[in-house]
Amino acid sequence: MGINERRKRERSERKNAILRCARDLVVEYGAEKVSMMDIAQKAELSKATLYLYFSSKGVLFQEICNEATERFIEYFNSLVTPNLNALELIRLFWKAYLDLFGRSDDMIVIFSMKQYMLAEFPFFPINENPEKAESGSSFVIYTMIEKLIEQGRAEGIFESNINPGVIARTILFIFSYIVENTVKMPKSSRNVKTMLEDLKSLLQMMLRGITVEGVDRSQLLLPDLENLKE
Amino acid sequence: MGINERRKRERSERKNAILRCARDLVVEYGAEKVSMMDIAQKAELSKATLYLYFSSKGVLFQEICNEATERFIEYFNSLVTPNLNALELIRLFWKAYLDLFGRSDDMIVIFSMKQYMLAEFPFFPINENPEKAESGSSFVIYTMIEKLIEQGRAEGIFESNINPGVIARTILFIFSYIVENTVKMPKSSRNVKTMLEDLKSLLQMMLRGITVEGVDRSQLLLPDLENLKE
Amino acid sequence: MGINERRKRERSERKNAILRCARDLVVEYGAEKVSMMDIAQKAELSKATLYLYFSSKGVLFQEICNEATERFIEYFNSLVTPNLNALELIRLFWKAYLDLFGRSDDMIVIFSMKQYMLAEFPFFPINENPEKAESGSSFVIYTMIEKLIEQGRAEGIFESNINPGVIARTILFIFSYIVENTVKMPKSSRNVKTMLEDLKSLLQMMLRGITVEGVDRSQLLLPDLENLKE
Amino acid sequence: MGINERRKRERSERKNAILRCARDLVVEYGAEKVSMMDIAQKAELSKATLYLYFSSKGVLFQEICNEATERFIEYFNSLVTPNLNALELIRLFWKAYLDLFGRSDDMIVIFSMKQYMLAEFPFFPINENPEKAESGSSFVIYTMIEKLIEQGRAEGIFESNINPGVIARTILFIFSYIVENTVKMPKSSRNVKTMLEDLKSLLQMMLRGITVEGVDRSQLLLPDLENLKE
DNA sequence: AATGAATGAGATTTCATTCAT
DNA sequence: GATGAATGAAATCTCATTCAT
Repeated sequence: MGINERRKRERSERKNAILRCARDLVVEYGAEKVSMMDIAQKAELSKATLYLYFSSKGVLFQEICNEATERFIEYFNSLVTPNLNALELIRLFWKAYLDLFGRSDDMIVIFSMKQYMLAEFPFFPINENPEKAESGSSFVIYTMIEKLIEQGRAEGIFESNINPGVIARTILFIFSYIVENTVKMPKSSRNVKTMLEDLKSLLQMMLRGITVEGVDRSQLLLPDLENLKE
Repeated sequence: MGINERRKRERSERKNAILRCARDLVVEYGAEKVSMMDIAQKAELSKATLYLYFSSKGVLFQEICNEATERFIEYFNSLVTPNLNALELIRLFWKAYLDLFGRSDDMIVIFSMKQYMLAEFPFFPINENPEKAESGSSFVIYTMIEKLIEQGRAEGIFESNINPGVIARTILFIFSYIVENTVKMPKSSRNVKTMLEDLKSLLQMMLRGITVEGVDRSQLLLPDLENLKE
Repeated sequence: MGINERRKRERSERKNAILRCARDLVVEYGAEKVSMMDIAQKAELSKATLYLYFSSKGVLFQEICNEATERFIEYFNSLVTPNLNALELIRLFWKAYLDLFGRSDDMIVIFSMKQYMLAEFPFFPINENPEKAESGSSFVIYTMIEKLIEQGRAEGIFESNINPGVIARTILFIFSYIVENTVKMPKSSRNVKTMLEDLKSLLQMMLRGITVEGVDRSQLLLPDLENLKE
Repeated sequence: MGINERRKRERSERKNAILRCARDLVVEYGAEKVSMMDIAQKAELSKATLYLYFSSKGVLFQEICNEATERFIEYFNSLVTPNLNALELIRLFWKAYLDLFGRSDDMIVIFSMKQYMLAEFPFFPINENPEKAESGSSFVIYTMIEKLIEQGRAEGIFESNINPGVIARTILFIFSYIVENTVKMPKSSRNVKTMLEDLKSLLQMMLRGITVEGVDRSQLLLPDLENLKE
């Protein structure tokens, strides 16, 4: 049994090592440019070995997404305390993002891969086609955002006629595209800080767009980006 | 002379036929899944023949984009009259979109291909990398939107601290993503109308988000979608 | 009948025009890089038209060779007077070469194409396989040189144990290779004069090599290259 | 460790098997007619497999050349002893050639491929364009011959006004052309022995042509061809 | 007579995936 | 469990040649 435990642990460790290598490559070159061979080389394994841990390239990439997503969700949940209102939660959401991904290129991964994966696993449902989307934990983020917006609407701070699903999608859109455009650039000329400033100002605009008139707009400001590595 | 005319016309027609086939395939399967062979088969031509009309796959795809983009720009310009203010122009923009692409899958094309092309011709510049983007007429749309936002800012209807470039990008983001997600679905289960409703409500939200307080929000509403084919 | 004459003449003129274009291209880019399309474009004709005059690319190239070769043979024969001995004839041969090809890139053609053609029409026979070689007038040059050497052997100036065929081949070898190597260079950096100096010194060496001992070596010198364009 | 050794050996063997197949095809059909597909078929492998061993067709062909060339150089060097004069070395050169290539079609390879490769890797420099030529070991042979001629000139046996580079080129010319012409024939009607006799007599003639008067011509004779397979 | 259009056959190369050891 | 080797299927592109008008 001790042996079995160790085996399991070792297997899991190696799997993570592979995921890490793959993710680094995706961050550097963009999802569609990364081949199984590239990953194998970086992981110092054979291509065949990759297939012992992931039944296909699609699954491997899927797991990269999931890993990052789960890490985010876990961290965000750890920050949440009871009885926070929607705006407070949204500020926490942004803070979690900055804390976790903002300081590194990691932030790129989830969204960079989405496009690649989308064919088989759409990020979230459009037009009531929700079945497929639920595979993959990225759907969880979608749902989480949707819930936040719903809560705000219930609290009367967001307009009553908005569609939380649509808003959630848009927010993910924005994240995705900023990231994707960043990935297109050579790693050297990327500027994480600018990217984050863009993100922030767009999120703030979204918030203003769905907030009822009369709310003090200063409440809709998101935390600053201080202390981020350049 | 009559002969030359006819030849020219026929050639142009065949070229368009190819473009149409290619576009249909892109609409149905997404740009990255479509090969020259697929296009040739659909057009009932040999692969070699395609190269008589387009010097490479990239050029063919470029032309698909440009054609749709140019059609849109032309039509939009035909609607514009002097002395319109920013909000009026934006409503016209939306109307042009509906009139032209809203009634068919055509709307999908421009943005569906963007991702494929992006590597070589980024849709628009992020982080001061503007040189490359200007190739391709898709850049024109970006500039057009940017100008609209600028005008609105100058007219005092949009907040003074917004960055028109960022807003323009976001609007294109939104268009793109909705389209891309639609392309991922099997053609049968797509619902153009829902997609357009999404687009509309997002654009309205954007507008509210960048509009100064005090403006009557009813001014920010976009035209309805009546009369669209399902 | 007058009409028929004119037709024939016109046809012949056009044929020559095509040949001239093809030859120019071969001179500039080397035989294997020139396609039927290139020739058609240069001749301002359609590819299809080329096939009205030449049944295949091979035949067209063949005729380029023949044309240049025949021109040379004709000119050489016009210089010859009765009762010349072998060495005098060889000096005339060299002079004819200089006069005709030495002043222009034309010299490149015959041999540049040989390699390309060789597959189907070997330049000259090696190992008693003479049938094929006789097609194409390039064989005539081979025979001509062979005869010169034979004559010299009969006159007692060349060693009796040499094989005139082998010598003739070698001389053609040398011409060919110098030319081929020249064609590999970009046209700008070619130096016809150097090439000719090489040719000359190699021919002189060949002559010395097959001449019996005791003959005054100054007799074996070839005419100078004065007056050649750089 | 034994396993690794075996693997390496096997890999090397397979690589050689591919090279052998490719070389056989080149010998039989000429370099420009041989495609990767042909090689794959002959080697009973898939095209893709070839790319596991050679990163491109060019590299594969390069290696064929280099292998044969290196084998020759090595063997020649093994025959050389100190203090040989130029004529003795030249005789050794010829002997090495006979021993190594004379008995098989191998002799054909080096020169047959030259033409194919020439565009990218000219065999040797003409007109001061030496940079490119030095890539590839075939250049080594050129240099080797040049040195031999230089040495002979220094020893006073060759005329002082010859250009060793030009002579070296010519010798390679001769080798090449004889071989190339042989390749053009159907394998059945080739006659290696005749080809070698041609080569020999041409080399002897070259030697006589550059040797100063007064040297005993019997010294310039090359070893006989006895014991060669037909 | 001339040609625009079309094409079949083939070239090189890539890559996710399988399999024997 | 790990892997080197192998591959099928597909991608883009080229070119000599034919054919209908």
